[in-house]
Amino acid sequence: MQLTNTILRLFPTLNEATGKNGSNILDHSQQMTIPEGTVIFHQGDQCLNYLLVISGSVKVITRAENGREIVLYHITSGGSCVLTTSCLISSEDYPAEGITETDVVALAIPRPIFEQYMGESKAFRKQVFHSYGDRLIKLITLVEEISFAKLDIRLAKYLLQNGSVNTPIHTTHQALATELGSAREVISRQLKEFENKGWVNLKRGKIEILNHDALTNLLP
Amino acid sequence: MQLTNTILRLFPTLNEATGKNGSNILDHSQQMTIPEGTVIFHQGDQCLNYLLVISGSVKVITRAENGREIVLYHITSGGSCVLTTSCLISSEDYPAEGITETDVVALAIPRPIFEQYMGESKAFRKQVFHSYGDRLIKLITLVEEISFAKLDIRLAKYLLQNGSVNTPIHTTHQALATELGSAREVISRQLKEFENKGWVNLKRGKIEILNHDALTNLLP
DNA sequence: TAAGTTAAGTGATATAGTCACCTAAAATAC
DNA sequence: GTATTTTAGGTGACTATATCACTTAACTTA
Repeated sequence: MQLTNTILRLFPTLNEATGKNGSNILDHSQQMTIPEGTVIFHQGDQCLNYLLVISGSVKVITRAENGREIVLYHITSGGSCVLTTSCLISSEDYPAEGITETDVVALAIPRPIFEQYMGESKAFRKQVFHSYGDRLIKLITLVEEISFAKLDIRLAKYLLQNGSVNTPIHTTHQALATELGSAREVISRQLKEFENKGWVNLKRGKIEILNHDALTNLLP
Repeated sequence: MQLTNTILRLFPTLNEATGKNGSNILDHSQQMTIPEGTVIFHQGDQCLNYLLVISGSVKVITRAENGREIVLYHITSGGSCVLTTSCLISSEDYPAEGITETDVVALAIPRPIFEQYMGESKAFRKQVFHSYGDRLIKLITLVEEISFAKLDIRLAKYLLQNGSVNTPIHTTHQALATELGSAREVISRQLKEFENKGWVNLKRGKIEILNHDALTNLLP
């Protein structure tokens, strides 16, 4: 089956994720399609499945009382949601919220199956742990960036990672502020500065990169 | 043995952490004492053991190029070092550094034993996972605080958590800055403001809380 | 006691976040 | 199609935090 091949390409260890009776974990998990903009979990939720993202993207954010948000990380093709896993294990409440940024195809592994294979398959354990380590490192890197890096540099980095001279970025200043944990006004001013220097071109909902090198020179 | 009792009180699940042959994980792990100020791992290290802290405290920090530091979290009695675990599994480099803040007694579980019991003992898995979830939640909370909370509030919170009217806090402004991811001068000024309001009393290396209620009222 | 070291204080300046409000573009209602 | 509403973006004034360069004070050690 085509989908199974895709899954195995994304999660190669699942091929070896077989239990005592020789059955594969894929036989017990369910594929699902989630439309863009769906909140797949939020602060205070319980969770019933371990999710592997096959295609699309999920953003995990945390929110302050005053409404300000920051993106903790994105889960894209080949990633899994360790926050739900964390709750699968410790049954604690989520300190964050997950929202699909695009239509997402995911594989849902029910809690009992998850626990069974965690015991029976070394390959599956490896996959889950790797995922955890990944998130920890991403979060630590985020803490570093928020604490130490200047905003113009972080913004330039984002622009370079998400667009190029011929592929403009379709986003709003507010979304950028959330992505970088800043405020809209600050992003607007910084972008305006880039525009004044001739590095970008700003349209409503769109940012065109004009001078790739200048932005690159900003990075450390 | 007294120590084993202490360990089992701190890590109750280890009691059930028995392998296929009935032997307990404690039989294969080694107790060690680490003096204060020891760097137990740093950025770019490999790691060979899973560490459980029996007594004392380890701080995990990350450092910017310009030398500024921030404390990611502390590992105290009953905690374990998931960053080393993460490396045990994924063999990636540490994005952080661990330093003992006091003399530390720890239990070191060698990598092969760790992996063996992860497969064989559900209780041990649960313990390790709980530890992971804990750190993730701590890190997410840290991101929230750095991004959204004001410094006076974070400082007041720290003071209240680490001292009281009759138990002064022995620390430097620099250490506080690292703890809160800020700069020494900023902490000094904020503390001076608290002092001017009569809430604290500042001595070199010591902070006395004078007005517990006023500090508490600052918190949300 | 003198010299060295570490902790803390200070003023000037730069960067970032907040608040209140405004204008412009796009979407929708009529 | 025009009017209304919604959403994106702009702006000034102000506050909070960070940085830099330097000073002063307290403790430590020779």
